[in-house]
Order: sequence, then structure tokens, then C-alpha cells
Amino acid sequence: MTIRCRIAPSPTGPLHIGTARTALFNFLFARHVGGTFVLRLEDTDVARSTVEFERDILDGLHWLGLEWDEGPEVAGLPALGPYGPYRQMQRLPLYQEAAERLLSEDRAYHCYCTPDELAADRQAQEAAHQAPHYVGRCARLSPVERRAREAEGRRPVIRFRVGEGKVAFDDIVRGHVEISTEALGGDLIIVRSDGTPLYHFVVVVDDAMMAITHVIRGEDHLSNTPKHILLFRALGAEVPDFAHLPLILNPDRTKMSKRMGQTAIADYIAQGYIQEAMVNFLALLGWASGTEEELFTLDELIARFDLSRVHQGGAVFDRERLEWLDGQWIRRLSADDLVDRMAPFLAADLALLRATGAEVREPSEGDLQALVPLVQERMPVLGAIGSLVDFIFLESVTVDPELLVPKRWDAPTTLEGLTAARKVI
RNA sequence: GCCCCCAUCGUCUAGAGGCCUAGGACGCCACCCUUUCAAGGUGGAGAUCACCGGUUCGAAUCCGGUUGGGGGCACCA
Repeated sequence: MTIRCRIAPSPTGPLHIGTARTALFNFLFARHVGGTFVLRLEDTDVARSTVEFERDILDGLHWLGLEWDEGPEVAGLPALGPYGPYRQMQRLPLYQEAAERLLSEDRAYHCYCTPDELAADRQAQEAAHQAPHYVGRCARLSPVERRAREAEGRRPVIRFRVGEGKVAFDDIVRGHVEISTEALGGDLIIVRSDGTPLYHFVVVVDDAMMAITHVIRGEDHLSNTPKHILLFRALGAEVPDFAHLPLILNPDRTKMSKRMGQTAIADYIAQGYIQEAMVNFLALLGWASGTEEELFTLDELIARFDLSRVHQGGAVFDRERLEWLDGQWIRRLSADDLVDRMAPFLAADLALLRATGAEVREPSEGDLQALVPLVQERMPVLGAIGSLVDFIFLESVTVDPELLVPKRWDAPTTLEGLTAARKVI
């Protein structure tokens, strides 16, 4: 049986650092074992999904070099793989059919509770210091009761019966995990009243239908895994193996959030972090080779990656380390490559200066080549190029005199030196 | 509140019972190199391995508890 894993981003926001890391680990695992890496777009949250976010996510994955073997059609290119469609909104009939099946086998039922009723339940539970859960008001409705609610105009959701007992599984990175169904929050909604399916349901239907063998995802899904296992079983599908990755953390050790810093890959690309460094950095968040090497190309990572070496504790996103890695990889670029990559950053910076009214000379190809030895060893990120060399392209420059005085020199000595230098030049 | 997970320098981490006087890297400090800034080199500070108890001749490593932290509990994903 071939190993199949997937990344299933939701286009409700730009490509997040955490999603990128999860994608990377899935990719590395698949490539290491010669398996298949699938991309699936989870766009069932129609209200929040946009094509712009979808574009951003796909671009980001491409930029990272994480090519998928199967995935949806994009920008005129056809879908890849025999398990399509790979966009969930195009799979609606499949979910509907699966839901019908669960309904007909009484593994699921229609629930007519209103949002108000549910909110009241929750409030009461909170007051009683209980975990929020569905009370099961509609779990055993008679046909007559159902008809009465239909007559009121209520549109039902579909709930899955979680049943009783414990659900246990052996997580590849966490080991044995056991959770009681009582902790699952009651029977869960799998289809909204408008007929669209919910995450926990579609993720299982798709993983089952796409023959996913290994689900590698963030630790935030660990407590949800029993729901998924129950659903796999109810659907008569084989339960895949799970590997829950440690979370990427803010400096205060909470789950990485926009509030505490940049979380979008696109932001890092815009600042001039290079792909090699980002891949290397992300790989080292929760994984280590076990040797003292720490500079790895994507191919080297593929060769060494091993899920059993993934950490259990969360990892703080350390920008300084990212920056150091970026400098390391910039220094390893060939001159031509560096020219290609830094040119847009320099152009953008010069355009900015021009917009302020400064007279700016256009850099020639020769200029750029000549810049390489000047900047390659002192750029932490490509975006720093402007601040390093923009004066070269300016017709007039004003410099803070303070900056001209070297350490342990004074102003008169400096003036003397500069005057002498000018004479020579 | 309930459930689950986690715990080695500030940070990323090595560590699979004796190789540990706990190693490497980032960051920090000093010096060298350099008439700038970096890069590079050398060295330094920095961890009673969260705590308590147990198992063992021997525990950072195994077990139990405590504490602390995090995550999950939606008609979000």
C-alpha cells in the first residue's frame, strides 16, 4: 500500500507559518518514504473563503518548493490525481451521500434545536461548571415530533452520534492517547441547516475517499481526533495513522497568533527572506536531525526526515534565528542567483526614493553584478539591499556626520582623513 | 469548568539508564581580523535537566504524584 498524506488548508486567510510547517512535514514524510503528497482545499466556510487567499496559499507552497502530487486545478492548469475533485465545495454530493448513509443507519439524526436553545444550554452548563455539550434533545425524536418542528419552519442540522466508551489511538509522535466520548461535547453537527457540511465531517469523508494513510497535522487537533476516528469507523473506512506536530508558539508560549507578530508566509517573502532559509528554519521547529548539522537543503531534509524524531513540546518562533539562517543561505547563493533575487528589492526601494522626489539612477545589469561582493556578506534579508547601497544610485547624498567618525577617532582626524581621501580620488 | 497534551541554557535543540563536570546553534559579552559595516575566527557568561518521591549499584533519561504551561471543547477550520 502506498503511503499517502496531505495538506488541507482553508482559504480563509493567507498561508500561515503553521500551515506551511505542517505542509513541509507532510511533504518531507511523503518524499522520504516515496509516498504521495496531496493538496486539498477546504473551502466549506463559504463566508470566509476567498480566491485571493487561495492564490496566496498556492503561491506560498510553490515558493517553498512543496510540489504536490495530487491537487485541484489552478490557474488554468488541470487537476492532478485520480481522487478529485480536490476542492471541497466541488465534493458536496459526496458529503451529502455520506450523511444520508449515516442517517439511514441511525448513526446520525436531524436536530431542530435553535441557536437560542443551544446558547441557553451552554449557559446553564457553564453555571453548573460542566463542559459545554449537546444535551441530546433531538436524539430520539418521533416522526410526529419531527413533523411538528418542520411545520414550525425549522431547518434541521445533522448530528453524528458519538456513542459511549473510550476512543484510543497510537499517535506517531504522542504515543498512546485515550479519550472518553463523554469529553467530546455530545453529538456533533456534521451538516449545517443550510445543507453545507462541517469540517470534522468533510475532513474524514475526504481522507477516507482519498485513501489518506497518514494524517500529519498540528497538535491543536489532538483532542478532535477521537471524533474523526468515530466518523471513520461509522463510514466503514480504515482509520489512518495520526501524527500530531507540536505547535509553533509566540514568545509568551501561546499558540502563534497574528497579534504577537507576523504569521503570513507572504510577509516574510515580502521582506526578502529566501526560500532556502524559510524551509530550513521551519524544518527545525519541532524536528532535529540528531547530529550537530543544522543547515539543510530541501533535498537533504527529505533524505533525513523522520517522524519519530519530531518533538512533543511546542517551539517558539525565533525571528533572530530565522534571520541568521537567511544570512547563511544568502551567502551560499551564486552571484547570478543573488542578482536575480535582490534586483526587485532594490528596484522597489529606489522607486520609493524616486517617489519622494529624489533623483535616482537606474541600476544596470553591470551595477547589480558589481554590488554582489559588496552586499552578499552583510545582508540578513534581501529587503536590506536598499539601506545598504541606495546611495550609489542617488545623485545627491546627505549623511549624518556622526556616522562618518570611526570608532576611537574624533571629528578633526576624520575630516583630515576624508580630505586626504578626496584628493586621491 | 471539563478533557487531552507537554516540560533540558532567554530561544531552537542533542540526549533511548553509566559515554553528562549536560553537547551544539541563535542571541548576548570580550578579543582577533578589518582604517567602515558586516562576515569569519577564538574565548566567555548562560541549564541545581520544573519540583517531590520511587525503581536501580547508578536517573536528564524509567514509574508515580505535584506545580507550571499549552491546546481542545462552535451551524470556524
